[in-house]
Order: sequence, then C-alpha cells, then structure tokens
Amino acid sequence: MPKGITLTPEQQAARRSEIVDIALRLIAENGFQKTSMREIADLAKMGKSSLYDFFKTKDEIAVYAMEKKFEEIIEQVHRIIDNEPLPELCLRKIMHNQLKVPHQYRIVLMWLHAESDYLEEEYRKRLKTIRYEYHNTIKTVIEGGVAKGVFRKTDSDLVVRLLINSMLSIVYTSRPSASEEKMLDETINIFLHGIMNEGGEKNEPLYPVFGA
Amino acid sequence: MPKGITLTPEQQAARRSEIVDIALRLIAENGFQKTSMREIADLAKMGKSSLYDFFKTKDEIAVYAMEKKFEEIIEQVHRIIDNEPLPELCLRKIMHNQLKVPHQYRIVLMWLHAESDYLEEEYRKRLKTIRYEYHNTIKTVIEGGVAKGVFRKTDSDLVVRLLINSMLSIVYTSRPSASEEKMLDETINIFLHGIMNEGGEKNEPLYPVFGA
DNA sequence: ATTATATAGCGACCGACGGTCGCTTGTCAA
DNA sequence: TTGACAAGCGACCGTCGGTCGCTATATAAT
Repeated sequence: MPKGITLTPEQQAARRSEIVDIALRLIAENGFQKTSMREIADLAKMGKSSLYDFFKTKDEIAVYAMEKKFEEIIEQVHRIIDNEPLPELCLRKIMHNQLKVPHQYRIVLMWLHAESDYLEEEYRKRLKTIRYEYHNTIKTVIEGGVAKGVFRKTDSDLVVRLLINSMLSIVYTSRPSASEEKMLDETINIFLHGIMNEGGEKNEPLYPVFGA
Repeated sequence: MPKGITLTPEQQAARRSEIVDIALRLIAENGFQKTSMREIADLAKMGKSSLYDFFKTKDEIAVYAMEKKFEEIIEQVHRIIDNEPLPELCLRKIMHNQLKVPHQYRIVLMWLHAESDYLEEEYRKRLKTIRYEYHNTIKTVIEGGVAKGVFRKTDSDLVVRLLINSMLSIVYTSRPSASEEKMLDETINIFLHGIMNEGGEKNEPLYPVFGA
C-alpha cells in the first residue's frame, strides 16, 4: 500500500478483514488479553498507529468480527427457516449450522459474552443489536412450533437463550464426552423430550438423529 | 496491622478474605480488566506491593475466590443429596441452591470460564480440579436417577454440563424474561420433560413448581 | 513544470497497568 | 542492648492500549 494514494472502499474493507483474520488467530491462540495491538500490527505488516486508522480500539476488532459473522449466520438461519416447515427439524438444522462457525470466532464470542457489560456504550449497543436479531430469529421458530401445537407453551425467550447457550457450552468445553455432532444431537433430544423416562421403563428411547 | 509483629494464620486468612471481598466488589462493578491492583490495594488500605504478599497475581485472587466458594457449594450439594432421595427433586434443590451464590461471584465465575484456557498452568489446574469435583457430584444424581429408571439413559456428562451452564445463563442474562426463580423452574421442567407437546394437544402441562 | 491538497503510514510519546525488589520500620527473644 | 525476622512499602521495570503530529507520496489545479 503505497503512501500517497487513496484507498478504495474495497481496499479498505479488504485491509480490515485481513486485520480481523490475524487478530482472531492470535486471540484464539493466546487469549484476548494477551494479544497486543503491537503484535497484530506486526503480523499485518503495518505500524501500530496505522492499525488505529482501521479500528478505533482493540475491543472494536472483536465487536466488528462478531457483527460480520453474525450477519452471515442470521442470513443462513433465515434460509433454513424458509426451507424447513417442521419446527423440530428446523431447530436441529439451525443448531447444526452453528457448529460450522470457526473456532476462533467462538473464542471471541465467549470473551465478548463475559466482558460485554463492561465494554463502551457503543460496542455494547452494537452487540446487543445483533444478538437480539439472532435471538428473535430463532424465537420465531419456537413460537411457530407452539402455534402449531408441536411445542408446549413455554417461556420462548428462555428456551432460545438456553439453546444458544447450550450450543456454546458444547463447543467450548475442554472435556467433551463425544463428538460435537453427537453432543449436539443429544442436546436437542434433551430439549425436545427431556431426560425423564416417561414412556415407561424401556430406557432406550432413541430419538431420530440428524448427523451422519 | 502494626509493622513488627508476626501475623497468625487466622489473621492472614482474614486479611485474604478481606482482600477478596474488596476485589470481587470492584470486579463486579467495573469488570476484571478494569479493576486494578492499585485500586484494590488502596481500598484495602495497604500498598500495592503488600497485596502481593497475599496473592501472587491478580488472577490468583479470582481463582482463590472461586475455590473457596465452590468448596462451600459442593458441601451444600452433598448435604442436599444426602437428604433428598428423589432424583428430580434433588436436581431442583441443587439448582436452587446455586441461585443463592452472590452476584459478584457469578461475574468472576463467568470471567474465569471465558479466560480459563489462557491462565497460568497452576490456576488452570486448580480451577479444573474444583470444577470437576462439582461436576462429578451432580453427575452422581443423574446416574443415580438413571439407575433407578427415573431418568432415561443419556450422556450424563453432557447433561451436567448443560445444567450448570444453563444456570449461569439464567443468572447472567441482561434480558430476563421472568424472575430468576421462575426461569429456573421452567428450565428444570424443560430439562426433565422437554419442550415437545407429546401428551396430546392440551398445551398447558403445568409441571409442579418448586419456588414460592 | 510547479504548486497545493489530500492521505497512507508511522515514530515518539503518554499515563496506567501488573509485577518486582530491596529498604525501612517496628517487635520480640536472647 | 542487640540481632533476627517479618510487615509493609516506595521506586522502579517492561509492556500495554491509545494519541498526535510529522513525513512521504500521488494526484489535481495552475
């Protein structure tokens, strides 16, 4: 990037996403705290102060990354909803979709989740907005299912929060009890049918499994 | 604390817990990052370097606090298990017990959960130990329920992880849909019975509710 | 060809951070 | 009276996130 030119918006965007890639890689490797702006700048082959021409703060890199990724996910979820009328199957597909989010994003998501109350107002708002949009999108599936009589009446906000959070906890655990796909299927089975042995004593219910 | 004396172990312990109280208060208010050792030292009326006579690092304050609190909780859970033979009720009581953990501890717990992979080896180990102990204690309830035929066969590690994590997400949300007690009861109902409307179309199942 | 303008990029700096070290201050036992 | 010892801290370190004003270069206007 020579000095005297004016960057096109495309070039600006490319540079930003390049920075995000580097930053996420470092954060996934060493944690948010221990990843420094100097390090990111070095790997991006620019001076630290140039970094601040693209992102106002270190926090903003994380917020921006999540915004972009969530926009993408929300669009995918809308497509899933449009093509899958059965609420239970739709839920399964939405949750499986979330498994495809790359590892680095999950780390940052986790960090933002824990720290979001203490971010600057602007970042808090931006995160809230995108999170609510995702939340509300999934909520329509739950409420659609209730309207159809497929799901019982529940606190749909609570259900959605539990679902999203459970996905995170599957994916984030350092002590997995099975493959991510298997844990995910089992999780959805629990959400749909519970853990009680209500049908009798046959103790091997085997609900349909989505993954391979 | 005059200068030339030797502190008894009791005095040492008292000082430590005093520091923990102050630190947790500040962390709950401003977040872990934005709480500085200088601030803690000032409020504890000691020089910053004296703080380091009680805790080796800032991280250790958080780890120590969680250790102590978890030891307490685990003991309570053992008492609950000893006195409640019905697995479902036992689970409810354990989860309700968790609601009594003060707010500051939850904040720190959340932070440790997100950051634990990047802590120093020693702290990671200490956290792992206590978390596994809690996890395994609850696991005995699930597996006891399965043995009795009350619960269906499930991935009990997964169930426990989901339960603990769901408690956190109830308690940590910035957008509660009901009181903590109500959300907790509903959560346990979902875990026990699922969200499917399996009994027919009566759409108002009303499982017994534990709270007031 | 020359000048004015705009901007990509950065070096040098700031206050605050977590953490360290050796000195001072005071107590008690010999 | 003195010597051993521990509580406590001031001064310092390297590094952090972040700022600011300068430099270098490409284009537009003259």
